[in-house]
Amino acid sequence: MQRSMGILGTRWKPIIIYTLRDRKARFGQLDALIENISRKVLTSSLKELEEDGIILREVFKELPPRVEYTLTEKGKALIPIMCQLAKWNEEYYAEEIAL
Amino acid sequence: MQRSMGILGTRWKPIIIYTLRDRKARFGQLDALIENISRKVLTSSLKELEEDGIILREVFKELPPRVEYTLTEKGKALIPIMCQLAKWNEEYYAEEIAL
DNA sequence: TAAAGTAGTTACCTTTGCGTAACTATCAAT
DNA sequence: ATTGATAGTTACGCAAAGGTAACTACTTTA
Repeated sequence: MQRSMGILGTRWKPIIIYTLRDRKARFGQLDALIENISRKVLTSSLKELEEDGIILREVFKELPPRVEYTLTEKGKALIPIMCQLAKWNEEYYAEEIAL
Repeated sequence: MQRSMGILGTRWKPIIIYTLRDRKARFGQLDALIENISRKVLTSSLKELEEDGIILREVFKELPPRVEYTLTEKGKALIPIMCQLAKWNEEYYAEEIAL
């Protein structure tokens, strides 16, 4: 568990993984899809997630350049977990505003 | 998802929740069960988790004083998620050391 | 030659997370 | 009066996480 949290225990990384659950995405797309994230944090988070074998970074030598990010198998294995987390939040947030 | 991560997106909070998955525990027990955590972080994490409605803090007016921490319903709903996370880690860590 | 698009990087700064060590409070038992 | 047990708190500081704004590099198109 401590190892998991060493990899995922930040505010943004799980959100990045969740965003990639059903699509590949380019840097600019991630920047647009994830509200409030800064390009700097996005850059460093993507780099670390790649180092940890969770996402794959593919560079296409085109013009203008294109870089696509996708989940690896290890990363895809996290999708159900992230979805449950999103569901958990919806459930209990709905409960709170109902009070 | 951003709200979830605002609550859980740290290195230690998920570990605390995971530790409480099958037992109530006292402050000193948590301190002993969770390796490497400092009392200070434990204190502040417990306080924040209580504010977010994930754990319950019960004070027993005994001598010496006793304080027990348990998961609320909202917190218990996270147990399967935490267990999956632990499982995810074991799976892929086993894979890595096999290489 | 200048704009426009993609994918970042860099510098600088603030906030948060986390650690260590020492200290507090309460009461009982010795 | 000192020790022991529980459950913290406080002071101090470092490092990591995160934010903003400006800048780079490359090449096509106008």
